[in-house]
Amino acid sequence: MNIGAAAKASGLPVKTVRYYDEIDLVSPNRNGNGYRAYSADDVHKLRFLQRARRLGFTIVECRHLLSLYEDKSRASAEVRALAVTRIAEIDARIEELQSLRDSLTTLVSTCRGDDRPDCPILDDLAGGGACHEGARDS
Amino acid sequence: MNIGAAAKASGLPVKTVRYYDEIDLVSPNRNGNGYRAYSADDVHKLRFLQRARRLGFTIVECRHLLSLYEDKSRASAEVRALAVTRIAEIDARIEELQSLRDSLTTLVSTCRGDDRPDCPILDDLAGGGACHEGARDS
DNA sequence: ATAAAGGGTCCGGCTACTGGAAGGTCAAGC
DNA sequence: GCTTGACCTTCCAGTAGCCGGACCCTTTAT
Repeated sequence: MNIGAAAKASGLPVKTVRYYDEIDLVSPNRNGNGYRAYSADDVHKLRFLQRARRLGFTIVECRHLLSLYEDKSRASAEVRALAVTRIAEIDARIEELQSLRDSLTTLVSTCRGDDRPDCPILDDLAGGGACHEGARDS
Repeated sequence: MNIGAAAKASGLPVKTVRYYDEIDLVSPNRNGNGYRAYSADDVHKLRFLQRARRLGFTIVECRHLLSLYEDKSRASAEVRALAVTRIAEIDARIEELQSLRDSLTTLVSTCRGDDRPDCPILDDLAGGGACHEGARDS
């Protein structure tokens, strides 16, 4: 199976599949002409990677998951731990974004948004609003 | 004011301040010895950037905000529009993360997470779980 | 005089790819 | 046999926003 077909079967772009070979994530054999020859197992791994990436796992985590997947005797606890960690990271990121959103929303609500030049958003960015910190050097 | 002091006053790392010079975001004059000489206005801009970046504006947006800030006659509507766009982006990102979180949570809840090898998380990644999509090529 | 602290440039690396150029290979059609 | 076009190869550069480090110079304090 050439790279084009493998890409199609796994739902990944050709460039990405080639990249995964380059970083030794899925490295197929080569044909006589130098073409990558993807086995059914390779394609299976690519599909695995596509799903894991879509779930937000990093490449490093994917590598880990893949090795866990290959290791038929590993404990499911290890995989679960990885997933739980991911969830915690996602939660943290969501909270961070919520906080950003709140700040921006507050700013926007104070800005008339008309054609006049005074804008509380810029004022806040410039001065930091309530907290006016020092730096009184000239 | 040398770069170190400017960095401290703006709350940015020295490397970042130098980078902002490199990309012509805040480019101070130079002293006779080649050192960057930050004016009060430069530092003001750096602080502006620090806040805007913390709010998640990209460098391109920051450049835009900065030029709006410098332009005393611009309409506040333009700034407001930028902020509103940012909020929409944040909302989209939050939703995306929520959906990821949901998927992972579902997977984790089905996994015992003990020392036995069978793991629904990996099974799902491998096979796609409920939705078994085609790719019936051998 | 010397040593530490702080400046300067330049290069490489990080994530996870993506786009493009230059060239080899293969199957089909004429 | 020859051409065309799709497909494959490698390599290089770029994306965002810096960070770390090498190597060298200047300033300041002792």
